[in-house]
Amino acid sequence: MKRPTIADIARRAGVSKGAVSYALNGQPGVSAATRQRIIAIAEEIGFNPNSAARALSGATSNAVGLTLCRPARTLGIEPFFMELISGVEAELSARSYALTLQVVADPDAEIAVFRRWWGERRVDGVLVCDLRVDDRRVPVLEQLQLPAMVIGGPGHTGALANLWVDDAAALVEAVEYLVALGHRRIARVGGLPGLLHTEIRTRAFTDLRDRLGLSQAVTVPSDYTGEEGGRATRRLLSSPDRPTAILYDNDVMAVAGLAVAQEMGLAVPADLSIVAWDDSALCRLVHPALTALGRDIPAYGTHAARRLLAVIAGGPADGFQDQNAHLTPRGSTGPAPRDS
Amino acid sequence: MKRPTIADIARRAGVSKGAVSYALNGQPGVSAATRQRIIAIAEEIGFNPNSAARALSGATSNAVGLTLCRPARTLGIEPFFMELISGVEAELSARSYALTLQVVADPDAEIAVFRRWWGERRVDGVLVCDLRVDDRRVPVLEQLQLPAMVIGGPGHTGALANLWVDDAAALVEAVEYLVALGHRRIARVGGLPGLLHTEIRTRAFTDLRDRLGLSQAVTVPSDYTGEEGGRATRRLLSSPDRPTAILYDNDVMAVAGLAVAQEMGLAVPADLSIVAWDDSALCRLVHPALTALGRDIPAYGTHAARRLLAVIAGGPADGFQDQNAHLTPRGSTGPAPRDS
DNA sequence: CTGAAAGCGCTTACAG
DNA sequence: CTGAAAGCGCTTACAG
Repeated sequence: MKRPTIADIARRAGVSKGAVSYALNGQPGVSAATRQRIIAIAEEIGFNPNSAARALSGATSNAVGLTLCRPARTLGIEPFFMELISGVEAELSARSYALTLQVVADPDAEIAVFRRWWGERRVDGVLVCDLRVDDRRVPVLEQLQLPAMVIGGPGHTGALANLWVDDAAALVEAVEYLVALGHRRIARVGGLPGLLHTEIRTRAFTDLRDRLGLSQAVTVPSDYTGEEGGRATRRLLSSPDRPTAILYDNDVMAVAGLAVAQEMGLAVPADLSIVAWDDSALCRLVHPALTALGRDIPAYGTHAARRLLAVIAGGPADGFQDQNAHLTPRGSTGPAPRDS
Repeated sequence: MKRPTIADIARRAGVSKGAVSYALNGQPGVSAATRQRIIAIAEEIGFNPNSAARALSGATSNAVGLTLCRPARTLGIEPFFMELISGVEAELSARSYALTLQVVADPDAEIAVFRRWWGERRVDGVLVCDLRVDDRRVPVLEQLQLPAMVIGGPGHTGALANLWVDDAAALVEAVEYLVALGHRRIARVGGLPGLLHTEIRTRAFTDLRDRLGLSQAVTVPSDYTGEEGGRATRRLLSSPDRPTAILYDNDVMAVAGLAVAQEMGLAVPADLSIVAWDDSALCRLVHPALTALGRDIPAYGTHAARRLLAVIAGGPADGFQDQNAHLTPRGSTGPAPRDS
């Protein structure tokens, strides 16, 4: 099939190509009647502007880039990213933007992708996930002046716009709930060290431990995978002073932790309480369902996309705080065991 | 920062823009020495060809489209798609192709996206997931002559290329294993009705029931979500002649089924054996780990992407059979209970 | 309000 | 082997 162009429309409407462009883009320069006629013809023949031609003259690609830096198997099981992408998509498609996705092996590859996208003019801006402490991607994006929206913070985002949530507050909410249930030996299985939000949570956990005098509150670093989360749990539960409650930095590790407790013959929540961070469907899939710190991740993605489009449109690169996570108690948490 | 163009390279090399293009694209028409010099300069200044300009003259966008037709929450928890995408990505990025992703609400929206992408020349080809019986997307893609690779089949793919696996054979492998363990009352919680592979599996299950004389082998239709999978399980296990083994059409429903069994006080596998289809990390996350019909989904995506690129390059739109799923026995299956 | 024309940065026949 | 030029399909100043 031959694709229609503005030349076809111009011929049928008896006007110039320029007039067609003005009419279709809502620019002044054509009369209302002419505009109407042109739009009608465009709809009738199913016209869609060639995105390459548009990008080449307008210098805007109408695409946004997102890089994911996780191995295939891990990406699949972690609901966070797909939920985020769904939300991002909702906003982008409503504004006729495309999402260009690239899975990369490491931060260096990610920087290379940013440079290539910039050079190719492939995308108008990028979303940056998994912000690290002193993230090396930040200065590169600043230097390229590629519009960017960092999903993470606060801090370490340089001059880039960002969207963040107060993880420290959420952590306090979860731990204080466990303390209220009588738990004193509370452990945390943390996410990947080096990620900013992991560090923020670890810091908040340590501060809280000191404030509440929970001498044994310890963070075991992990990597978000079920394997590592299970292993960390096994180690924790094998200690003579085993914790009566464990807080996990994601849902995947919490589910793996539940399986380890069952494997070791411990009842949840009678012997061990479990709290997951990220309240995906995964938490309601298991028995008992997991108490979780949750928030609306698709909405977070939508918000981030909207802000990125604003930056692309020339708006200021501000920082915004999104809604905090809140605790949803379910069957995996209960009073601390008597003899503990 | 100013983006370098072939004009910049041409000036520095003292040649024409055409020569630069030939040199960089490996076309004949420049001497080896000139080519070397041009490539060196391009690397030195970090040149990347403007993708829009390239697409506009070459009529190829170097992007491939993928649509996902599932709600945000469901997409997040189903590992299949992210694993597929990872595999697709591996092949595409190795060949400098971008992946354009769009989440859609229904098949009509999906068709509209295909038409728009075609009109915009946004993508050179598309990957088609979730093939249905008499899929309405197929004739549209045929008519548009948009290169496509259907992930599914066999059959119902018209003149489009496709990649498929023999789900009937995999189903037979799983059910015969359960029968060998002594199970006679075997149920299946099926995927979304209307999807071709669901129908193929249902047909194979019915045929096998007749062949083996398993009078009570019944398929309960479901929708791949944990909620529905759990509900179907609850109904099955509440019947007086409850099954001693259940086969689930995906991993998510199988995990939900395990939780329901635990909730109802049934031991797995002593009272109930469970088999999952799709062997993601999810199956090893729970206790007991789930026996599963698995195959390498990232490799499947890689294969599909490679085939699509071959079609885009002008190759024939053939059908290919990929490696079948095979059963990995784990703790969720065992001998049928004595009193059954 | 409208038309003719330049230009975005490439690719690719077409001459030399 | 190399250069000059047309063309891809838009957008956007610039004249009328």
